[in-house]
Order: sequence, then structure tokens, then C-alpha cells
Amino acid sequence: MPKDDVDRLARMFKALSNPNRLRLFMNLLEESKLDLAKGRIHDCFLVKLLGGLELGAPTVSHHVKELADAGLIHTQREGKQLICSVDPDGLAELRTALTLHT
Amino acid sequence: MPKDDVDRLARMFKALSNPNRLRLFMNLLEESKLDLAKGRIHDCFLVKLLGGLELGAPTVSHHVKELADAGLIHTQREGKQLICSVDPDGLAELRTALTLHT
DNA sequence: CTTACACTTCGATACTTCGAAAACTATCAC
DNA sequence: GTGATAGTTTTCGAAGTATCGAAGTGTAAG
Repeated sequence: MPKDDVDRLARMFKALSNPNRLRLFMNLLEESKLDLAKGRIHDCFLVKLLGGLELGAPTVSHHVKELADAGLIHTQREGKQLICSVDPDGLAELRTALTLHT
Repeated sequence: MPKDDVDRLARMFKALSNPNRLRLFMNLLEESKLDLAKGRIHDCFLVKLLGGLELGAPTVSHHVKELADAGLIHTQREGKQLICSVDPDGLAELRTALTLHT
């Protein structure tokens, strides 16, 4: 496995290595499932993403950026709000790497 | 998702968040595939695990411990050597968490 | 234009992690 | 026993990370 690929993977894993950030991501994953059922984009701005985490706004902003930089989520401004969604490609990359049976 | 589960997952991801440690794990995963084909336990002591990483022995020892503590690998002494193998349960936990379709 | 809202950037502080050197332990061969 | 091999523990400095408060930016509503 090429070094660049390992580094890229490690960066994704690092983005998920913080419990609060992982919680954000899992909440977003959960939202994604709901969206699939409802067939529409969900408005998941940051406060809702928190789900009772009680982090400050700057901290959440930072975490969202980390997840986005790692290629795990997409962000997109919509008026005042920042819409986030799981990046399926990033998710697939992780799952592929963790597959025992090539 | 319960807090304990998130913390446990985060710990696994953290174990894979360092490029060198991830490389160790991927090498081990590769060995596991070979073993399945050959139908026997491979002698994968630490120097072989490195695969050209050029890390010091203490560092490797530390990384192996981290992976083991996170529940991603099993270790087992065999004479002078430390035999390592991927923990399939840990792997499955990660893959389940990263599944979009419940 | 002014205000309010939602997020971002900056700067500080407390904490964690990586990798190494030195010293230690356990096992095997002789 | 001695010596060699394989890995561990301790400890350290350099670098990175998490979180916050204060100040800043962009957008919408009045």
C-alpha cells in the first residue's frame, strides 16, 4: 500500500479519533439514514449536530472543518447556516481499507 | 448511541490515526489474508511487521500496545517473539459503525 | 443602516502524542 | 552460570490538539 494512501487513511481515522468529533459524525450518519428514508436533504446545522454535547461554537466549527478536511463530510453554506452531509466516498474508502477479504 | 460505545470506537480510530501504527496494522491485515490462504498462523514478529518503517524498537512496542489496548489486535508470546494477529471482532465493530444502511 | 444570528478566526492555556535513548526483563543457546 | 536476542518500561523534549473567550465576517430581517 502506497505511503500516500496510508497517510490519507490515517488522516481520516484521526478525524474520527476524538469522541466529540466522532459523535458529530455519527449524528450526521444518523441524519443521512433519515434523509434516505425521506428522500430529501436535511437541514442539519451545527447546533442540531451537537445533540447535547455542550461544546462551544468555535470548537464545533473546528471539528467540522477537521472532518471536512479529512474528506469525511461535505459542507455547504445555505443562508446563515452551514449544511453538512456525510461524504459517501470517504466512508467507502474507510470500509474498503478495513476489509479482511480482498 | 451510548457514550461508552462512542468512546470505545474513538479509541479504536485513534489507534489507527498514526500513519506508522496504521501501517503496522495494514501489514498485519495483509499477513492475515496470506494466512487464510495458507491455513496457518504466520510468524509475524515485530521487525517483520515494520516492513521498512525504520522505527526504534521502543516505539514499535508502544504502537503494538496501543493497537492491542484498543482491541484491534491480539498479542501472544511465543518464546522470544511476540506473535500478533488482527482481532476480527474489533474489525467488525469498526465496519459496522461505518455502515450507512442500518 | 442597524440589529440579530450563525458561524469563523485568533490567541491563550492545558493537555496529549510521537519518537528516541537508556535501562530493564524474559527467553533461548551454550 | 554467560552472552545474545526480542521486546518492555521509563522518561524526555518537540510538536500537536482540545477547548475556550473575544473579536471578526457574512447573511437576513426590519
